[in-house]
Amino acid sequence: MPPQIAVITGPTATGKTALGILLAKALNGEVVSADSMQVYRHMDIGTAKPTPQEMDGVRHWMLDVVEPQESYSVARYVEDATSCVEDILSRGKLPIVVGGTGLYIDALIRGTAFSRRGDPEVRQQLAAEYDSLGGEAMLRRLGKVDAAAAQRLHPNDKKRIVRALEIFTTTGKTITEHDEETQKAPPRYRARKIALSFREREDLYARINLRVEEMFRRGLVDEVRRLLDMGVSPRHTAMQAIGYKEIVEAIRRGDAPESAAEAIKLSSRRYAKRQLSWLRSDSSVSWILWGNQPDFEHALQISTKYLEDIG
RNA sequence: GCCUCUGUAGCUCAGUUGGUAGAGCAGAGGACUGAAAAUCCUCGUGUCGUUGGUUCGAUUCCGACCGGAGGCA
Repeated sequence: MPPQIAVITGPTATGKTALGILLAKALNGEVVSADSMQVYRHMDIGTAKPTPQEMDGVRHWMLDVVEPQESYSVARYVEDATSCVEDILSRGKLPIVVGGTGLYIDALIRGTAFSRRGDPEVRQQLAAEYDSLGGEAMLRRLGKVDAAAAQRLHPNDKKRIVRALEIFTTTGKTITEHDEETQKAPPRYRARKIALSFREREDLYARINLRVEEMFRRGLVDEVRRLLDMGVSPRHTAMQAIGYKEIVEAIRRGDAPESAAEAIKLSSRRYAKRQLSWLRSDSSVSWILWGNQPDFEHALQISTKYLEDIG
């Protein structure tokens, strides 16, 4: 029987962090973050990383694991987070995975073997060919070896077409075969997933808007300036982060950094929408839906019960 | 008070030489297996300000009225 872990997820700004900490205290657990941007150091305000005070003595893992100039990815996350989970389990505590990056969470649970190393040069080469030959041609090429993948990919989906071809040229295996293999393997953990959101979309968006304002008050602009001074630039993965890229763009245009606020709210709303779309298709999640405001006491009660039930 | 312009999708606006209309943005839904806060796909009916008139037929032409902008006083 695979070991039991808890997962707290949901779209941005719904209170995952707070609930995770409350649960950790109630259930003798430790938090493993599952957030693709909180892994970067020096990016605290814009990623809504929990402060030491907020952590309230609960041990947190997978925060600040790399410099923002480094590039991180799911593959590394699975490796790194797995050892955290194993460590927590070995000490008889409950790992509580908390975060909004759905792919990271699922890959961690499943233990997706991303180990077959891609080759950056091959990838670059393929990307260049995509640009000159076009999506249709590349899709036809993919179709010769992997009809299923070519079937489900759209010609404009450069990223995935290139990756599928990269996998094939470097390993000789198609991406479809790879996917099937990982799907066949039993999950490494029995995960109880709890997702937080608001009953009404408007309330979620209002919450997001408020939080963006709050980030500016706490000094988001200075945080971005410090990153730029460190030499972090838009070519780094960390600079894909919402809240950062918009401010950098405003500065580049010569506008006031604060003018990026509306663009940040917009990006965040869309991000939340994509997160919802990801989670809704996952039948294994149990939802806790807030009214106008989060009610942590109530959420703690039902989620503790839910998690203990399984035991 | 008079003159000119203007009132079309949540917003900004196109358009119909009279046969009930379409873009961008916003918004919604979906996908997702080494960039995932990334990337990709799909979705546009609204009393065409109100009300009379002309007409087989008006959002389109004419009048009045109401709202907005500007000009002259």
